[in-house]
Amino acid sequence: MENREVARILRETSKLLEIDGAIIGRYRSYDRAADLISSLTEPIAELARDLKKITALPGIGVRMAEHIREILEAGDLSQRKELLQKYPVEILGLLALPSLGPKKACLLWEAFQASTVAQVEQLAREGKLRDLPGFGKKTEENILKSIEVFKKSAGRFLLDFAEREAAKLIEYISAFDVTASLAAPAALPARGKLIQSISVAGSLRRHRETVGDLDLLLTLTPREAGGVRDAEEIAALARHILAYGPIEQVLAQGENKVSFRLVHGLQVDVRLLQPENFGAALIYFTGSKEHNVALRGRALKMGYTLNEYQLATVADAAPGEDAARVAGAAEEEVYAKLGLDFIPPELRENCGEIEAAAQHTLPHLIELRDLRGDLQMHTTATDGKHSIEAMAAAARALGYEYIAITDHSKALAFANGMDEARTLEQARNIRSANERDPDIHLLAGIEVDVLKDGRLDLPDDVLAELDIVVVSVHSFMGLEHGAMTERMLAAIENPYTQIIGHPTGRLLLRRDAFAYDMERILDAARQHGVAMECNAAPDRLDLKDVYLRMAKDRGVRVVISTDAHSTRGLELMRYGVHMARRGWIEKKDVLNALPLPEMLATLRPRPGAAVRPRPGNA
DNA sequence: GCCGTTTTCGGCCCGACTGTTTTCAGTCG
Repeated sequence: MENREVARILRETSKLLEIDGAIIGRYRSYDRAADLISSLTEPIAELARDLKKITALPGIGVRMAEHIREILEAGDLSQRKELLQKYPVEILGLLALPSLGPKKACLLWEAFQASTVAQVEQLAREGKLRDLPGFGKKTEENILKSIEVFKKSAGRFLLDFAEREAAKLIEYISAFDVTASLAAPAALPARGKLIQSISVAGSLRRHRETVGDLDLLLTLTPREAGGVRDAEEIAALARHILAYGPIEQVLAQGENKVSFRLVHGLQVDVRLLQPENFGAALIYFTGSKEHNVALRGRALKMGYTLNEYQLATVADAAPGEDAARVAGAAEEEVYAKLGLDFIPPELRENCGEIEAAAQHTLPHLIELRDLRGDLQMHTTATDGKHSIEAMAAAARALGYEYIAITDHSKALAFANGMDEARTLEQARNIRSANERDPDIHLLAGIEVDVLKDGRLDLPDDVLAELDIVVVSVHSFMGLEHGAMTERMLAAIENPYTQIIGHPTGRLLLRRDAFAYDMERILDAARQHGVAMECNAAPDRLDLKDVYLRMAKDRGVRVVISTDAHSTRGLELMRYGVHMARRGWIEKKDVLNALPLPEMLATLRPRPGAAVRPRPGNA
């Protein structure tokens, strides 16, 4: 079992214990164990074999070790199962609603046997919540509001989650062995693999920040030239797919398609295709719908018709006949026949990409390998899990030339934010680590909080001592539009501000972006030479695509950073790149695609902060 | 459930905010 899965079970147990009224430390120990396990780089299953090794981990005692072993052996924790006798599993979903925590969820269950969002919504609308102890009119309103947000995102899943689910499913389907699956293998002639290719389509291929369902396209190897597959073989494949363990419900099952819903709620459509139709089908199922409509319109104007099987001439009476067929096996071929350059999936939103492809002016999109550094991350100095040295080593392994260590400032008390003295001490620690590690350049930075009035959380003389200053909002997120705009403008105008971290504060599927005037903010950023971050954390992806494009159009520089809180977090950079690509961002737009000296020279110059040349390097 | 110059019990990252109260519980990050 993967570490992630073990951590999930521990985390759910913790939540259930909290709902059940367990004392603070008891459930927290499960949470701490979950945190620890998800940050481990080696499999917990290995460590758990040796009791000494596993109990040597901080926060894991003998009893927790037993729990972990139970999860690894039985796939679940008896304690969790017992709690689920008492509370329905849906109650965990209630906790996802902002303003609803374990205590209130428990109260809702005890008073009304309510455990689903729909039930709670009904009760709130009927005005039945306001009389519960600790609730009131305002709480009722807040719950309704957060349910609105929840509904908007219901049925959608984070990109990284969908990617992992797709990878697991593809691995499972690929393992299909047609010979072994059939009743009388001896009767079949020897053959190669049945499945030629499995491709991801849909919004996952377009790398949208959230994904509604999973579209997989399967092509089968031609049996012989012009030959058709046995129905029996196809049926065996369909049976194999539908035997996938995590399937909760089969929705549809036909000759060309099977649909099902996984236990997490993610719907999957798997389509079987003839290889000659693959390109047309990939375009069709990758979408977006708007892109497809525009493409089909263009095809019609050119005397073609485009569907999920082929691009064909309109004049032909019998669709599918060879004479009519113009293209269909490969996407490139279809686009070319339509007079278009190949359009990367990320751009297929009908936002000008078809026109650009016709004029050969598509952007040359940024790629992961273009990035030379990561400019936001945290360490054990505040709320990160690993040391400066560990983060540096992990970044070096990823091939980076430089990184900025940017821990929190004191306003973020819960994250152990640093005051003036600790900030300076941390900068010294970063610089001394830098001197010991000649293979990567460490920049002494900070992620300094923006206070309610737009001032920064640390004084100028401290910020002047640092190499790089990232500025972020973590509090008073509900300010109204005007006040938030002024606050952001004030932050940008501060001469020490160089990068705005996760600029809109959104948490995908959980919290909306701050309300402010993005155009004014971007104009100010441009004027003051402040760069905007595209935060690669899969639940942030902030700035989002349309704002990135707005930034680019205004000549505002972009930084793509992971905001990693562990060494593993550094590996999530690709999600930021996905979002940047959706925002038409090119290598030349991205600060951390520059070599160190150029990057430093392009950062906004700060008063009193001389660029510190690194001893013996750069 | 873990852990220890706070040490074998009694705390548990911690401060602010919100909405509920009339001094505080619950939630958040």
